[in-house]
Amino acid sequence: MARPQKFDTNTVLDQAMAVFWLKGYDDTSIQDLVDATGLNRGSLYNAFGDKAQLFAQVMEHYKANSPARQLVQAPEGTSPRTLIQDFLTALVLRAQKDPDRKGCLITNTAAGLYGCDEAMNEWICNTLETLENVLTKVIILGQERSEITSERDAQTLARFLVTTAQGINVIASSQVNLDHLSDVVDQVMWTLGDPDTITKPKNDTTDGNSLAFPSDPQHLY
Amino acid sequence: MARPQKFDTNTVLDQAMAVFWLKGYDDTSIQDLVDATGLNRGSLYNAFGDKAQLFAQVMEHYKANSPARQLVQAPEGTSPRTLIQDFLTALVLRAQKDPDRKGCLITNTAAGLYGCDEAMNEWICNTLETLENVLTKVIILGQERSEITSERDAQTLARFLVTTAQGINVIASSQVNLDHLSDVVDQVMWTLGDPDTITKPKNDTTDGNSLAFPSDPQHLY
DNA sequence: GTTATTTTAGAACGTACGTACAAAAATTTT
DNA sequence: AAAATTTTTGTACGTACGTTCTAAAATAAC
Repeated sequence: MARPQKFDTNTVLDQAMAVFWLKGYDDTSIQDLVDATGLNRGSLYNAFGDKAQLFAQVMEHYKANSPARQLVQAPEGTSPRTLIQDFLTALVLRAQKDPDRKGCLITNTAAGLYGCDEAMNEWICNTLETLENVLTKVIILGQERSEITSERDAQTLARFLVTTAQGINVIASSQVNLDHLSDVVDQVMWTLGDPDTITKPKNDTTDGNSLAFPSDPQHLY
Repeated sequence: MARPQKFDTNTVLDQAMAVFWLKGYDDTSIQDLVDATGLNRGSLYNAFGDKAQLFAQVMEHYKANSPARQLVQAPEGTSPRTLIQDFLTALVLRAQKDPDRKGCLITNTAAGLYGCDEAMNEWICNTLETLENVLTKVIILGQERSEITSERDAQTLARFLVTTAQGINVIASSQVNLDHLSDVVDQVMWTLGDPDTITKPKNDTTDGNSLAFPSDPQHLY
């Protein structure tokens, strides 16, 4: 009983995302979005609300297709250590393949957000915390399987990885030689422990698999 | 033979920096800068050029007073390991003390810069590369003094530290619980090696101090 | 004290932006 | 086929921005 939409919502979000990602929120005009999507101004406002609301939907769309997704959507038996390496490598490969050096839309927004939009800030915090929680679970599994060092607390390692990922994305946004990032991923994986030597110290005295990491890890500094 | 400036350039740059840092380049209007500095529009343009030129001078002013400065201005005998720890800790303390969660102006600009301003992009790359070079030197010194592990290439560790610092600044910009950042610094310092155990493997066969790190470090992954 | 020169002051300009509105087109249901 | 409803289309509006320009004020040199 009504005229149906001519456009596909996901396609339009993809097109809008491309613009926001390339130019940033402030430098993207409604006209840019009209040109990129092929929709009319009125159609855009009717379907997605104002600029901030559209951006929020674009962010959700971005997150749903971001490299972090593979952390939660990986097949059951995947090695935790490989999962982490693939995640970081995905960030680097994306950066190296992108001639526009757009970095990560979420990272860019987190760094460029200046307290004005409180709702978006909260969304970003939730996203970062979710990533931390997912990584914590993966690390605990990796520690149980002796793929990741148990000398360090899993949550500490997770926070470290979240921070490193943000740093990688910042470097990706700049024009610095991106070959550096492979070194960074190497270094981060090295930090998680040498898989060949992790097993040895764990099987000496007690059952290392029942408790993944010491309940009270000593901080060295 | 001419009327002298009524204002102090450094003070004005400080005031302009505060606005740019808080609101970001795009969201800062000339009127904001006029209000913050107390200068008239004409005086601003006369003294600093247009908005982009003023911002470039603000960035230089920021860099000259940034936490990274202590890396190059530290007294001669300072422990390299302490130098790095103090640098990272300074980023965290600044973040924890800042109710506005402004993060780092350079990081925010690097992440928010969208290819439009080529000169600024180049400036940021130079800044990041300089930081990497300084850190490399510090790390080499730390390796020579057995304060930092020699199992990893110094430049790799430097790139890793640069990336981590950027990540810390991104987290600082968000509203995430900043206690996490102390964990991250702990983890990063742990990555540089346990100072109590570094000395032992180095003094076994050859003179470990003449060559700081193996010329061809093996990558583990 | 006069002159030269620079800063200050405020207004004005042109542009670009986000948003709202009203008429036309289109399609499913009755 | 007609009616009802939503999308589409294009325009128009008000605002805010970066920049420029002209006149006035102020000070150092002569």
